[in-house]
Amino acid sequence: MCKLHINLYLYIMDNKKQYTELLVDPSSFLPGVSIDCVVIGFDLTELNILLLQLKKHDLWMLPGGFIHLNEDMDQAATRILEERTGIKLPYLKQFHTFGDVNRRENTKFPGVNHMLGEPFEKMIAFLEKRFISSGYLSLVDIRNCAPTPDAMSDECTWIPVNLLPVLLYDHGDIVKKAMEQLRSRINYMPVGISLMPEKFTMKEFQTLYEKILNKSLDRGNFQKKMLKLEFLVRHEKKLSGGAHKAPYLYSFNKNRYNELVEKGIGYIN
Amino acid sequence: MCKLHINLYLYIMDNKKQYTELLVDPSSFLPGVSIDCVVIGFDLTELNILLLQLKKHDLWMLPGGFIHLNEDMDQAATRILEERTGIKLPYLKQFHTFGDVNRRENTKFPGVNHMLGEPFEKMIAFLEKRFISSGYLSLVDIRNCAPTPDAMSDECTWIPVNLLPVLLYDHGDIVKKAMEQLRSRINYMPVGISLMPEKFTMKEFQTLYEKILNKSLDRGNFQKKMLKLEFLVRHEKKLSGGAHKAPYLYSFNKNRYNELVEKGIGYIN
DNA sequence: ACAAAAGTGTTATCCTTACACCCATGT
DNA sequence: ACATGGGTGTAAGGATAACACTTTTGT
Repeated sequence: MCKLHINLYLYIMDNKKQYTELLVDPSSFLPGVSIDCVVIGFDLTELNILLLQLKKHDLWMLPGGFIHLNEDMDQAATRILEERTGIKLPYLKQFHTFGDVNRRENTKFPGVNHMLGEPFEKMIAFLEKRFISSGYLSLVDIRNCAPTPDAMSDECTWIPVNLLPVLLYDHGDIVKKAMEQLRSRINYMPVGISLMPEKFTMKEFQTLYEKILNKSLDRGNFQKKMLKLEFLVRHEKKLSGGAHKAPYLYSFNKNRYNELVEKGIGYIN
Repeated sequence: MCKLHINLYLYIMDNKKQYTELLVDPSSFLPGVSIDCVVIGFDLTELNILLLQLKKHDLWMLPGGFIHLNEDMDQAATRILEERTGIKLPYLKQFHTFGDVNRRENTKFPGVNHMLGEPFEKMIAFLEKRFISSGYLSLVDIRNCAPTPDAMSDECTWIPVNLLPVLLYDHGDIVKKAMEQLRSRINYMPVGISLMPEKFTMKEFQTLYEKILNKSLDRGNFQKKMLKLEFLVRHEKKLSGGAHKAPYLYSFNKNRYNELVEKGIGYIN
């Protein structure tokens, strides 16, 4: 069964962290429903996912939370994400709801049997019940992001997708499904505008696609295809990148780009 | 607010229908979570959706239900669908979870203020709470299907998608989202095997695609494309279809078809 | 001058599209 | 025989994939 609350308690007591957030009356939340966010960022080299860590137990999890009774589910996801990243209105879409009975038992907590103090009782009763969880996929510019741990964790950091640790519960499955979604719907998601910095080279843009699709693409064909779509604005050259021809910098024509994404920007092959 | 229970009560009392199902102890269900199924069938002419009707109020709704505490969400959807159609293991996939606060207020019930009898109290308390609902899309062979009304409704019938009545709550939105999903992911869904009868003509198969994509396709090109994929088995000709050349009948090579669907059968343009 | 990587060009091949043509069938 | 719709063919245009060529940079 769920031993999250036990670790919470131990953690809080050990670290004397403010824990008022955890004393929130859970009756203001929809019972049995949570939200987990797969937040993806790109550092021009690798795709990264935002994870929370309970250091004491070397336990990693996705940022998530609950839905207030007077709050739409999408609003809740936006709120939760803003709390963890400081970013308002990023690309954020629900991609799947996870409802297996045993979804919390894939990865067990390093359980310590301890009874909890009285002030937590309501929260415990709330957390102990079966939960289904809606997964939300978000694409954010890693450079605009201020990762902030929540009341339950002491780290909030970017981890490369190919170096993911074992995650809490079924969070590994949730990430996997999110990545599949990203791959198969890349043409219909604003991956460029959401994940790239203001200005970038064509190489960097191509690397983004290669990391998402998990295969290498032909340099010349990628360049020609993207340029022909006419959503890129060419700027001055970027000098001193090495002993070779300097690449141009590009930015997005946002109107044109968003139009195209609606219809699907072709780069699945 | 939700007045479903009131209508239920009136309906049951009026019709003296068996209502033991409604006295089920709702504490065996996950609270606040429901399932709604968009079941699609094809009669070789039109796409149809399976709907339930409360005749007395001329009120239509999607088949749906709740999730038992010891049941995976996908299992629940399968069970619910089997109860309404008699079909086991059809194509059935969750496509979106609807979680707006006001999702039940789009279409109001024709509300009658009435107090309910004691035996229903628990069910009422259960139903009155806010619900989120997971939408499942199912593709079934309309000829293998035995539509069966549930305890709350007195009709369960196929309605053509282009003649849908106003639906309960946000069920209209749910259908819309399902149809969008069907259209945009047609290449990755086994629409052929799931929706066509054992044997069919190329014209009928093309009509299926035209109804899903909502546009007409070139006859010759459709035929060549599908034949080149080599998942169709050609049989004897179908005679006496009219004063013209008799069309061949086809069936699916199921292994080959399912392989291709995994990778995506191309017919989005 | 040279290596390295960027930008562009070339070619063969395939796919798509729009139509045309001939064929089989029941009246 | 003939109208009707089925099966197949064709040709233009576009997209894709693989690779070659040229240009620009810092050392």
